[in-house]
Amino acid sequence: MEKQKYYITTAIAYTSGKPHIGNTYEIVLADAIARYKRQQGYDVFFQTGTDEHGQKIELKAAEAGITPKEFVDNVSGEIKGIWDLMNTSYDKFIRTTDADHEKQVQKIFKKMYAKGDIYKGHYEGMYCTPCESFFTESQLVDGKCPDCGRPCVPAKEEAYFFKMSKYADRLIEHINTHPEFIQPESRKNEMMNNFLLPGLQDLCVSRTSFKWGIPVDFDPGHVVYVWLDALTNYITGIGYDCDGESTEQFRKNWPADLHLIGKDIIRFHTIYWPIFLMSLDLPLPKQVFGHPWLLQGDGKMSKSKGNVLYADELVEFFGVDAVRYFVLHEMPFENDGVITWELMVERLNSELANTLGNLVNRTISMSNKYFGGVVENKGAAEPVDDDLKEFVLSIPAKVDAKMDKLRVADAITEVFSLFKRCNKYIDETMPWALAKDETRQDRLATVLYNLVESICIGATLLESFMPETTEKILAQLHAGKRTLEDLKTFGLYESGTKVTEAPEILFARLKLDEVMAKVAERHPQVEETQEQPEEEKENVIDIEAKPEITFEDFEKMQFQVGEIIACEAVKKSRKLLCSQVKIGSQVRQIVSGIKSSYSPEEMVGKKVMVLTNLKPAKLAGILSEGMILCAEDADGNLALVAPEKDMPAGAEIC
RNA sequence: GGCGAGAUAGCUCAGUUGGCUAGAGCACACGGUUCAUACCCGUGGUGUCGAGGGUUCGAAUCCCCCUCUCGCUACCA
Repeated sequence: MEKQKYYITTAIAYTSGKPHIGNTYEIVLADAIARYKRQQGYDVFFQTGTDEHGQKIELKAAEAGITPKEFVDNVSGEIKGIWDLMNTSYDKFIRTTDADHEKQVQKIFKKMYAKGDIYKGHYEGMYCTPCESFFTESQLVDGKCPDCGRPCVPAKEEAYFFKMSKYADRLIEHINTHPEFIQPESRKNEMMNNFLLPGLQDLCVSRTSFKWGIPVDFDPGHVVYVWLDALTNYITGIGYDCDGESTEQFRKNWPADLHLIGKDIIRFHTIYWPIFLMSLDLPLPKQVFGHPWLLQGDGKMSKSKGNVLYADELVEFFGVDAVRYFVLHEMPFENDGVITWELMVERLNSELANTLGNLVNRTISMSNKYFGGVVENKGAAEPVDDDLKEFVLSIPAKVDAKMDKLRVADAITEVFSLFKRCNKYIDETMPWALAKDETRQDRLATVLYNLVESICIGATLLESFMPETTEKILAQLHAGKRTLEDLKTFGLYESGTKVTEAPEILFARLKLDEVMAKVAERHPQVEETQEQPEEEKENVIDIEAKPEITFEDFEKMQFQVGEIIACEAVKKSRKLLCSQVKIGSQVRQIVSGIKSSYSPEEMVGKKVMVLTNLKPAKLAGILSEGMILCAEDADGNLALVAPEKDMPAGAEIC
C-alpha cells in the first residue's frame, strides 16, 4: 500500500539574530504535527530553513565587520542549532543563499517577466524632485508634496512590479470555495476586506537600494525583493524547476499540505504567494495556518524590553521535552499564549512531575515491590477495569480529532487525561491493600498490568509532542514501540515482562523561589527595567538613509520651540492628539500621531521642537499647522524632542 | 474612520442548531489514602454569564442599543 504524502513547512526564519522562544514555538508546533502525521502513516516531508537576504542583514554584517555571507552563515547555524536542540525532525533545512535556490529564483523571475506578469515600471504614485521622495496619491496633500508643498511629478525610479490584480479574481474565487485554505478562519475576512475586495496593488519585487540579495540576472543593479525570494523556498526546496525539469520529489510533494506561519505574515502567504503560484501555473497549497504568538508576561517579547526568553536557556532549566510541552500546551488555537518562568514551573510540577512522572514512578515501584518487577496479566478482572480500558481506548480517537483540526494544545490535554485516569484507577483498586491479602495476588498483578498497558498507550500518544519522554517511559517498562493502529487494542504489553529496577525520575519537581533566584542572578536587569525602561547602551537602530541634502534645503525648514498649552485626543482617530502650541506670540493647532506614547494631560506644559513652516494640512478632518518632532525606536515608542535648557516659546532652533 | 472578533468563577478559558440546579483546568479550603517525585483520589462557588432593552413557555446562547478590550487596515506633517 502506497503511503499518502504530507508536505509541511514552517516559515523560514530571518537571519538577523538569535530566535527567541516565540520564534522557536513555530518549529516545535510544526514538528508535533509532522511527527503525528508520520505516526499516522503518512509519508511526511517537513521543511524549514532560513531567509538570509535583505538590507537589514547587509547593515548588521557591516556593523560586525564581516561579509553578509559570513554573518548569515553564523546566524543560520545558530538557528539550526536551536531547531536541533528542540529535537525537531525536519527533513530539509533550506537557506535562501543555497546556490540552487538562488538560481531557481532568477529563473522564476525571468519567467514571470517573460510572461508579462512582472513588468519594469516605477514606484507607483508621485515623486517630489526636491525631496527625492515617492508618495502615493493618498499621501499627497491637495495634490502636492506632503513634505514641502510643491507639485509632484509622476514616478521616475525604476523597479520591477508584479501584476497582482491580474489574478485577484481567481484568488477571491479560490478563497471562497476553499474555506479551509486560510486558518484560523477569522483571518480570511481580514484578507478579503482589507486587500482583495478593495483591489490589489501591484507588488514591487525588486530593489536597487542594496546589494545583498539575489540579482536580477538580466538587469544588474536590481536584486529580487524579499517576498519573491523567500516564499519560493517552499517549491525550490523540493526541487521545483520552472523549465519543466522539476524533480520527482517536487511532483510528489507539491502542493504543500500545510504552510505553518506566524499570524503577522498571513497576508504574504494567502495573497502574494498564491498569486505567484498561479503565475507559474502551479496548484495552491492546501492550507495556510497563521498561528498566534507566544508572549512573555505582559507584552510581546522584545530585546529593548529585556524580557526575551531563549529556547536554549529554558532547556537548561527544564529540559527539552518540558519546553516542548509548555509551548505546545500553553498556546491556544486563536489567541496569543503567555509564557513566564512562574507558569513554566507550575506546569512542570503539576502536569509533568506530578501527573505523569509520578504515575510512571509509582507504577514501576509497585511492580518491583510486589512482584520483583515482573508485570503479568493474571486475568483477574473486575468491572472497574472495563471502565479504565474503555477510557484509555477512547483517547486515540479524541487526539486524532484534535490534531485533525490542528488543535495541538487540546490534543495534549487529551493525552494527559489518560494519565489522570490511571492515577484514579490506582485509588480505585488500592494495590497496597491487595498486597496485604495473600488471596488477592492475581488481582494485584492484573491491576499493575492494566496500569502498565495504559501507560504504554499514553506514552505512544505522547510521542509527537515529547518524543524523548515516550522513549524513556517505554524503556523503563521494557516495552516495544507501537503504531497508532496498535492503540485500538488493549493488552499488547507482553505479559511477564520485567520492568526496570531503578526507575529514573522523568521530571524533577522544581521550587519556584529557587528557579526565580537563579533567573534573577542571570538576568539582573529584568526586574529593574520593568520599573523604568532605561536606554540600553547597545540598543541602536538603523533606518533607511535618505539622500543627502544641501544646506539650502535645510535652511528652508524653520524649527522653533513650542509650548503646549492645551491638548486633547482626536476623537475619530486612535493615534492622534490635537495640541494648542504657543509659538512666540501666536498659538497654533498641531495634530500629531503620538497618542500611543503620551496622554493629553502629560503633554500640557511641555516645551517641544516644532517644524513651523510646514504647509498646514487636515488630519482626520482637523487642521494641523506644523509638526511636533519626536524620536522613535524600533518598537514605535516615541519621545518628544525638547530643548535641554529652558527656552522661551518661539525660540528658533537652528 | 472602515472591516472583524470578543467581554462567562480569583486566574486561563469551554459552553455545539436557545431547554433541566452554567462547566473544566489552575489556585484555595477541607476530607481520604500512603505505592509514589510532600504525591494521588474525593468534596467545596450566593459567578449581576460587560450594561440596558426586546423576541420566546424558556436566552450566556437570537435581535437592537450602549460601554470596554483585541485583531487587521487607513490616518499618524
